[in-house]
Amino acid sequence: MTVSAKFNVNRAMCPSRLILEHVTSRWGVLVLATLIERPYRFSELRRAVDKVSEKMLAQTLQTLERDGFVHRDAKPVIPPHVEYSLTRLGHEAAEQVWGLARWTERRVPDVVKAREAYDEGRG
Amino acid sequence: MTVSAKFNVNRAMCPSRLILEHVTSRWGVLVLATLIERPYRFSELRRAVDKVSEKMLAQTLQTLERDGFVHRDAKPVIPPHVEYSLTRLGHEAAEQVWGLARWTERRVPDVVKAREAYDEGRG
DNA sequence: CTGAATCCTTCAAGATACTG
DNA sequence: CAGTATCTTGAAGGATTCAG
Repeated sequence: MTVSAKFNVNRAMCPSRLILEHVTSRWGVLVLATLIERPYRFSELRRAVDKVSEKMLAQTLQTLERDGFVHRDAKPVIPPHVEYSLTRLGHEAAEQVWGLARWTERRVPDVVKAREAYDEGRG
Repeated sequence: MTVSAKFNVNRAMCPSRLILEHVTSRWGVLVLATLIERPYRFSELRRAVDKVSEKMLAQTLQTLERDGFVHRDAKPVIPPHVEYSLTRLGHEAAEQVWGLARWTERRVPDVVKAREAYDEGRG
């Protein structure tokens, strides 16, 4: 599989938009948020991030690693031991999206009310 | 079409996650960013937001309106004249995502370098 | 002008099974 | 343990057409 296929750089899109998609993706947000706390191993992350599949976790981690947000430390032992941690850049990214996530959470009640009002006029 | 089908509230997902998807969606970001400046008419928005289809613009606007971020003012004239503007909540949302977008843009060079380094070790 | 309705293509998520 | 390979399907997005 080519790099461009693997990381979908084909879709014509400004670079920042692509980065934004990576850090705000379903699993990207959760992985970044989890790793703020401390480094995690692969299976640890699987358990920490509710119901993420192996495939999606691996994919998300690879994307974040390639973007320079996550550092992958594979210790040459048997059985394999791989630790994931945030880089400095990744920590910045995590704080940004986490800030947005917290704002969103604060505003959930407002949005819910708005939706009820909106749906009222439709049925 | 049911409301739940129209606004995909089916997928089990925490509410804040859904809101996050709306405001960070491909077109959501651009629409919010555009409306920060001033109110826009539908066709004006189409021209302002590069290459958005009618369908996606209408869909995005409806979602944002339902969430209480965008106000829709349809003037009862012929031909139709509809203006879209940000609510107070929408303005807050726009500032949040715009902040994230600007951070992302600032870090594009770092990410590009990280990607090059990453791809180097693969070929 | 501002949409709604329909069809169609593509693509990403998820499940499953397998490997070093 | 930490992934990869393959397959299937649902959903998102685009193009087009029609309507008030």
